[in-house]
Amino acid sequence: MSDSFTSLEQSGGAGATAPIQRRSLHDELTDRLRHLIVEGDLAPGAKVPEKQLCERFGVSRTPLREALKVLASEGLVQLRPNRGAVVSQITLEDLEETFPVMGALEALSGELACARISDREMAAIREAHEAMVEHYERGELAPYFRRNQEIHERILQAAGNPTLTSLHRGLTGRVRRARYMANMSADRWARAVTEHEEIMAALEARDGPRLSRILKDHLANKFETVRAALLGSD
Amino acid sequence: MSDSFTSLEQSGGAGATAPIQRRSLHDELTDRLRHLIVEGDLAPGAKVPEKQLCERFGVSRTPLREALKVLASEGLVQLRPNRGAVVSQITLEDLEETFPVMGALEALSGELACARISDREMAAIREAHEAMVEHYERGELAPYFRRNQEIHERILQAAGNPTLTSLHRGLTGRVRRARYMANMSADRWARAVTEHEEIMAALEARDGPRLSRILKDHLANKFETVRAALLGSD
DNA sequence: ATAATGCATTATGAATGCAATTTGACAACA
DNA sequence: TGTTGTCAAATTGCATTCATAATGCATTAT
Repeated sequence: MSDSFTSLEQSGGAGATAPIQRRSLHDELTDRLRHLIVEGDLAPGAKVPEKQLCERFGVSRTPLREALKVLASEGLVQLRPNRGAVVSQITLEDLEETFPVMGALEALSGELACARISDREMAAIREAHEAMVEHYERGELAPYFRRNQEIHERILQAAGNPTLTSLHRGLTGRVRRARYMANMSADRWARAVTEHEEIMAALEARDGPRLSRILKDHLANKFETVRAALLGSD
Repeated sequence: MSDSFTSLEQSGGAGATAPIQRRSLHDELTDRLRHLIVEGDLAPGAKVPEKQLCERFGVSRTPLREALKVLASEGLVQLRPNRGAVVSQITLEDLEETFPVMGALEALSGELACARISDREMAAIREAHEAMVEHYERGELAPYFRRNQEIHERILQAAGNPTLTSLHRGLTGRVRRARYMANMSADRWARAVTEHEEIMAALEARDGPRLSRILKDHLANKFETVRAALLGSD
């Protein structure tokens, strides 16, 4: 029932014996709510009535409100004084300012990853890449997206910079719904796969600057895809 | 009495009429606590006893705890389950991972700023720059730092990307104390000023890529300064 | 004398209660 | 018919209370 694993591995290097720490309620709630929002189970723009959610999760308002404060600081909800919380609605302007930032972060991740990546990590990425290409060839969009995301997460991981990972994850959460609605055209999809081939090549060549550039451009293209989808559906 | 203005202008592009919203207690508290931590009034590593702070601010534990949750999500405090909160202690490793990220963000800010900066903003930055140089020539460290920070904030502002500004501000808060303790050597200081001359030149030439590179290097040098200070004082 | 155990005190996590604000409906009026 | 004013219901913000875990100290056993 615990599907709260958002990262690949979070091996904190804990000691030999299990630390046994039960998570506090507000922490658990924060993750659950974040999941609901990021996965789109709570519609953007929807009000978030405390009472209703309390009943849904079987907790009192206190931990729920604490969780909402945190989500607000992450930009996933907006807190209007005395008027409750609403799920943040992602606008085209939001995307326009978010993507360059993600691009910069991914570019940095590429640079760092090239410098520090291990053979193990490289192998895992190569594997994910090939699985992704297979999904592409079979036209399986959802699994393709999952692998795609896995690759970018693994590159982040390989960069070995938790701060970077954390910021990137936050931005990813904000735009994820928009990314799902991006029903790519055939040629955009092909282009994305080509870019991923280049990503692999640069990564395996440990060419940081080049990978950096590719990732930045890759993000820019992704943005164009999402923008087109947004404009088309509205 | 409201010294809660941390940004230069936060013109969110809100409508014509002021929204007039009284701030909620937890929001006010969050800012106050953040201020206490960022400015070093709460020592790094110190426990943050809820009761004591409640008395200090004259509020109950509920809004205070909500504020602590937010600060924890910003990385300023650490919440240990059932054991209270402690002010996050910045380590050399933290700095080592934070500075590259700040470098990437500042680099992006330079790129964007060159593309969008207005003459007014440019003039304000030029003014701040010259004031900063004067402080340098007089050996006035604190005012120099203030102007320095102002310049970087204004470049961020000119970039016109609130998401970028927000992320950068968060990181700045984490490392600010470390930056203050950086008692620069004379030659490092001179070098920093030289870099700022280059920053101005690139900015006034609207040379985004060049400004980007300079800002990134500038941050890297700043990190070296801070690292030296940390190693020296420990 | 030192270490371990049990109890009292304190602090934290979460739930409940109360005051204040907002929201929606409905009536009075222009 | 459209606008404004009033009031009740619902919702939110904060304080308070209750439950549970952690901490400090005295006692006891080794």
